Parts: sequence; C-alpha cells; structure tokens
Amino acid sequence: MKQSALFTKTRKEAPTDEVAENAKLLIRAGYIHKEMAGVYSFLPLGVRVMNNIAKIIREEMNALGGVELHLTALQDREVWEKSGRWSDEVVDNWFKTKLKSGTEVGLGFTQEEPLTRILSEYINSYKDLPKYVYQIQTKFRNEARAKSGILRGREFLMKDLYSFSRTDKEHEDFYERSKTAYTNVFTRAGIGEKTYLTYASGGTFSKYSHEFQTLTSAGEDIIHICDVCHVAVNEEISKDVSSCPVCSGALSRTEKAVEVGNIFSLGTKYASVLGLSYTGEDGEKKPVVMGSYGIGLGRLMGTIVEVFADEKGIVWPESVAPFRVHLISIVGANGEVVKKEADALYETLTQKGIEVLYDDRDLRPGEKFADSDLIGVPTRVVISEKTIAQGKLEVKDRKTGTVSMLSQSELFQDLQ
RNA sequence: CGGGGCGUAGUGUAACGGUAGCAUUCAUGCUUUGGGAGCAUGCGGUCCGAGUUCAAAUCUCGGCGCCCCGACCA
Repeated sequence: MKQSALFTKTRKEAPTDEVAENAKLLIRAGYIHKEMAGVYSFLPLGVRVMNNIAKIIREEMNALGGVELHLTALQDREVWEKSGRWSDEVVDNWFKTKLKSGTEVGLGFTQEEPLTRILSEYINSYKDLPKYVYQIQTKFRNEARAKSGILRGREFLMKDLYSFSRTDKEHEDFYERSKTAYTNVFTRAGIGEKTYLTYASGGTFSKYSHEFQTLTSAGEDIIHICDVCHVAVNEEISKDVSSCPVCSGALSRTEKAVEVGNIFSLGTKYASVLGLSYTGEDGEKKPVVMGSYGIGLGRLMGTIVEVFADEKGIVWPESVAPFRVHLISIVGANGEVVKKEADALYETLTQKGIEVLYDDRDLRPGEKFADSDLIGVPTRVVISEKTIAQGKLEVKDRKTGTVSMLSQSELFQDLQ
C-alpha cells in the first residue's frame, strides 16, 4: 500500500485523555480512534493488525477441529432467563435495549446460551459428538470503569470457542489440546516467552480454570510464577495454591500480567437447562459436557504493543505487523531517479507477495523516519541518492536497530 | 458504584473577574531535502445550560464528558 492512500496521520504528541501506553501509541500512529471511554474504532492500520491476529487464531482453532460460525450480537431474553443469567443482579455488565415493540433484548457479552440452543436442534446422538464451534465476534460489556486503553473496553472483538463433548474424559482431552493451541497462538503472535499458563479459580464445575497471562506492567492481574515449568498461579487462588501445580516446587516470583486468553470447563450446566442432550449407545439420554475458550483480539493487540514498544514507538512482531516492509524514498534534488527506483522496488516486492507500506509522500527524511519508527513495521528499506550510488539498499531492523546495506537479492532472501 | 482530578482551535498548552495568547496541524508562496526544516501570510477555540457581576475561560449551581484509585470483571 502506498502511504499516500492512508487518510490517517501520525501525531507527535500523545492525547492527554489516555494514560495507557498501548492507547497512546496506537492513537499517535493512527491505528485506532477513541470514540468514547472504552470504545475504540480500528483504522486501516489497526484493521490490518487485527486481521493478522484473527488469521493466526483461525488457523489454530481450525487445527483443533473447530468450525467457525457467526452468532448475533442481539440476544433473546428468553434463552438467558433459562440459564439464570438475564437478571442484572446476576450479570451486572449487560447492555440491554428494547425493540420497537417493547421487547427487551441484550447485547451479547458471551454466547453459551444461544449457541447451546442452536446445537440442541442438531445434536441427537452420540454419533454427532464431539463438536467444537467458534466465532470471532464483537462483544459488549457495560464495564463500570473502562481502563487501560484497548486492554479493557466496553465493545471489543473476541474469539470464543465452545466445546461439546460426550463425557468428562472426552472434555478433558480436548481441554488439554486447547492449551497447546492457545500456546501456539501466543507463540506465533510473538509473546510466547512472556505468556504463562496460569491456574485460576474454576467456578462450579472444576477446581481450576486456566488463563494465559502475559507479563507486562500494564496488566491488572498478579501471578505467581514457577520458572521451572513456565506456569503460574493467579493471585486470586494463591491462598489455596502456594506451590507449583505441576512440579510442586516453589513459586519463585510475582509479576503483573494481563489475561490474554482463558479456558473454562462448564460441565453440563448449560446443556441441562437448555436441553442439549444426546442419546448414548446404551439408549440413554445424557447432557452434553461443555467448555468455553476465549481470546480478546484487541486485548492481544494492545498487549503486544505494551510488551515490545520502545521510546520511539511500536515494535510489531512480523506475524502481526500491518506490513512486512516499510519502504521509504528520500527524494532530494535528484528526485526523479530515486522515485523511479523506489517505485520499481515497490512493484517487485508486491509481486513477490511481500506486504509493503511505501512512503511515497513528499516529506523530509526526518519526518518519514520518525513515522516509520512510530508505526513499527519490522523492516525499513530506504532508497536515496546515497543508496543508489552504492548500488545497495539500506535495510534497518526496527527491533534491533541494526542497519545493513544489502543488494535486492539479499533483501529478498532475508524476507523469505 | 464509592473516592479524587480535569474539560480552552484538529492536537498540546497559557491567560488577577477586564483585548482569549503560544506551539503544532492545516491552506498559500518562496527556500530547503538523511532524523519530525526556515521565513511570510491566512483559517481555526473557552463542553452544554442557568446564575452572580457593569464585565465570566476564570466565581456559584446543574448537566454532559474524560482520566486516575478502589470495588466489580460470571
């Protein structure tokens, strides 16, 4: 994409109504726009990052055997009353509204109820199970207090997968596999080393649930880490769990972290109250055993910003970066020659399937460099009179700052 | 929801109750071109509503909005 096609502009100064580093940088660089407290629009650059995150998640969920669907945001009161979760006393962060007829509807904050109802129309026999269903969809939560930029909003994109199994054993097997899939997601998104499988309170159906917690000072949670097993225990259960649940060793350090994902066993609660059952080989009807598995896409994006950003701006891992290469032309007195070279390289890279942001704007070099650092594309390639004279390209790594002079073929090789 | 802070051009900031100023952005022109250039000219603002006052950005009340701490986060 040519940068001149973007309508967004970078800003030198951070907005005063944001304290969170992720929001400051993402707004300054033109990835997001704040509509209201806790409500952010995603601008063209932001959408590209979100799409990359979604792609990783889809691939891992599909590999798990998941099938994607898309449920409605508008929620039918009736199905939620059956599960006991319609009442504001039970769930205090519902957004509710009314149809013209006066009928109350909700805006979904999760989707166990409607999905269970849908499945109950199709699942009859043990032969129909297990099934794994997911979506990437907008969730609404009427948080009393939005905070931390895009880490905790009132409207946000979330991947939610639901598992439907015949037995506890079958559920447990999938639950374990989902841990691996989640680990893959966070590794591919670049934050694997900083992300810990964390034991947290389980609710009614299992002793623990599991969270994926990424170390950052921007986090709201406190976790107790076992460095031997690379797992952690959430502060909320540290009274009951004082040693590593895996090796029984000591939990050696305490850190702030943000919950980028969670997985939860639901037992047969929803299946029972919503009539989702199957007939077993023995001819008996049994309720389906469920689990739910969430990842907040915006929160993941914000966490990546928090983890990698430096004093100059955002630093994206290649896997989620809006572009692979930021091509910058420095157009001086001999502008036509430089422009021609840069145009040609842009074409070549694009034809090779490499995503390029081409800064074709007529600006001074300093401004282009500053923008490039702020936007955070992994590899910066500069073409100027200087580089043309040398017959090379100046290639800079955003993360390390390493600059090297490469030929075109060397650059292509590096990018493969 | 409890407590605290704050609302001034698009953005960031000044202004004792007395002419709303500076920087940046934007527009135009000239110069400039390897780390957010220079000069000149121009456009653009007191969150909303009441009240006090000769006079309100400034004081009072109400509303709306934003931020922070705490509670909450199924």
